[in-house]
Amino acid sequence: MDSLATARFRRFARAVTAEVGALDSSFLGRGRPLGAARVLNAVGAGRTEVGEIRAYLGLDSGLMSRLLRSLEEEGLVATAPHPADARRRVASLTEAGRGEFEAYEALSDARAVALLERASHADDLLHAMDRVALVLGQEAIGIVEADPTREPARACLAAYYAELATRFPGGFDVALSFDPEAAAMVRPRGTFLLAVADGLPVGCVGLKGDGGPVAEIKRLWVDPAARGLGLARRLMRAAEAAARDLGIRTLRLDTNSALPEALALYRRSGWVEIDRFNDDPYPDLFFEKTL
Amino acid sequence: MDSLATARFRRFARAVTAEVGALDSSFLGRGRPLGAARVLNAVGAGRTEVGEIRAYLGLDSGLMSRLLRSLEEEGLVATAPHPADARRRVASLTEAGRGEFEAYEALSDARAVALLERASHADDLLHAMDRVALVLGQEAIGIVEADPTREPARACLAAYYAELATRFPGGFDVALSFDPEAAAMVRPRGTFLLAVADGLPVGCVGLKGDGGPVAEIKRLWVDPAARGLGLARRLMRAAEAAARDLGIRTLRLDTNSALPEALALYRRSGWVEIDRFNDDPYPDLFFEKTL
DNA sequence: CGACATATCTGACTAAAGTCAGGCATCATG
DNA sequence: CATGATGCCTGACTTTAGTCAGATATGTCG
Repeated sequence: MDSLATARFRRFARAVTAEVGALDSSFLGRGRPLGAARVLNAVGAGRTEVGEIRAYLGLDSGLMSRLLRSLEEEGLVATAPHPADARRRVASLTEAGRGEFEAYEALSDARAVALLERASHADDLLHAMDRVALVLGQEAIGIVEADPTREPARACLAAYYAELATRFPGGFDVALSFDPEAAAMVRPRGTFLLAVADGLPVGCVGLKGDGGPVAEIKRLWVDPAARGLGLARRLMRAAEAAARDLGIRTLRLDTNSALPEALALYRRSGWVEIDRFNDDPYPDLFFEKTL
Repeated sequence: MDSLATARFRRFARAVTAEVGALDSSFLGRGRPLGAARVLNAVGAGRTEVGEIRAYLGLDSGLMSRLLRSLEEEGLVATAPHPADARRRVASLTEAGRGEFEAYEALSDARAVALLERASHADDLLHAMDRVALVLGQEAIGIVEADPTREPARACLAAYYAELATRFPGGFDVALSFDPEAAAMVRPRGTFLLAVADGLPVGCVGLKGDGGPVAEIKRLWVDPAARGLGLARRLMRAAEAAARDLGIRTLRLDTNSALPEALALYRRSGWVEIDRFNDDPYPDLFFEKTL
């Protein structure tokens, strides 16, 4: 680790500290101390259990309790015993609390918009920010099932098709490809998995089944900002686990030699090349794996 | 500005806030409150005037005064009236203060190293961090004269040669090129300019003269993380201003068609193509501009 | 049931940060 | 050289954050 790298990191930290600090101070404009605002926002973001919020914000239990009391006195949150364990308490926003929470959200959004508008190359900047956020928070990337016909998944699929269009020599048109019907990628026939980082999708994979013992892996894609973190491998492993769970014994997939990273991954993880098994015009390589 | 962009920005802010907070709390390990540590570090970083530090840290004048007093009582800083205006005061580190400052620097460096070591793709991450820092802090990029034979400039030149080696179809070897002697890029014959962001060089340009009315622009380079911010144009403008200052009337440069961004810049800013004026094997295009 | 663990709350405290009014020396200017 | 502005300082204060030692209620397990 050379001193240039630390100097570069510290330049980054300085540049970003100013922005982060500005966000904090914009939170003070609503007449309550930062601590209370942070608790309110944690509740609004869906952290309901008091202990969970305490751990997330790193607060002492006494302080936490007082902050909750002050929010209750303001009429912004209500607390109730946890239904399954009356020692614990759960907090929730009241009507007024939801309004305050949304005001804080609007402040955050406004800051984001202001910053991105003053930056000359916003999409490029965002890509760099994605990269930083994903590498720093890579342990926080989770894999969840999702409906392939609905929003977070559709954005991933659109990004996947767009990337194929740039990488295949002759472009790519979904309409010409064998687009699997959605039901084939929904339980019980198959599944569709999303990699999610802090609420935003960063990768996907589909498992397309027909109820029998053979299924196909489809639409494996990872956001460019999240590449190199082993996410494709995690998605594939999760898809294989789901396949086993559905009683599938053999997996197949088709791919294209224009996607060398994917090929390397398949070859590394136990897939063997087989003969063409469909008439889709795009793929030129076919693989199989026995579970 | 769509909501996806703000969500991505906010994911970035969350990921980075944790790191920044960790740095702050590591600063608490030296037995003095954060406020005092921040003042000490500001003085160590070269901000000597009390008012300047106050503005930089956003402190009330009373608070600032007290923090300075506490550092004086610890024997870490000394203050004296400003030589030109006895109302103002300047602070400086004592011997002990320099030691403490270096201890804080060591803490910062250690955090940087720890973070970069735990990141899987450190150089890629650093590039993204550079991009974020440079776009966010672009107004803070300054242009200064530098000795082309000494360190910050040499790093730029090395990066420039390395880039040419990857971009020229047949590679690039400085030894085969006409490497201008250093004295030709130092006043009074010429000059060498660096673009500096927060202490680190991010671009350069040389003005090579022989004392006569004709000089050459050489070694125009901008760090990839700083491209698109108009820095090349600023460097060229500064070099032209320096040339005028040195009594130069005509500027020339040689370049290569493998560098289309540079060509576009020259054509946009009043340069006209001329015939080959040297035997350097690398350039294939030649330009001139009358000042 | 008793013993112990867990989750939150309350009261009493300290430290740090921040605010405000006024004081004092110094400077610029007519 | 009087006048007002400037830069820093001091004293008196408030707010916020954070700590710690119990108190209270509930849960777990033998």
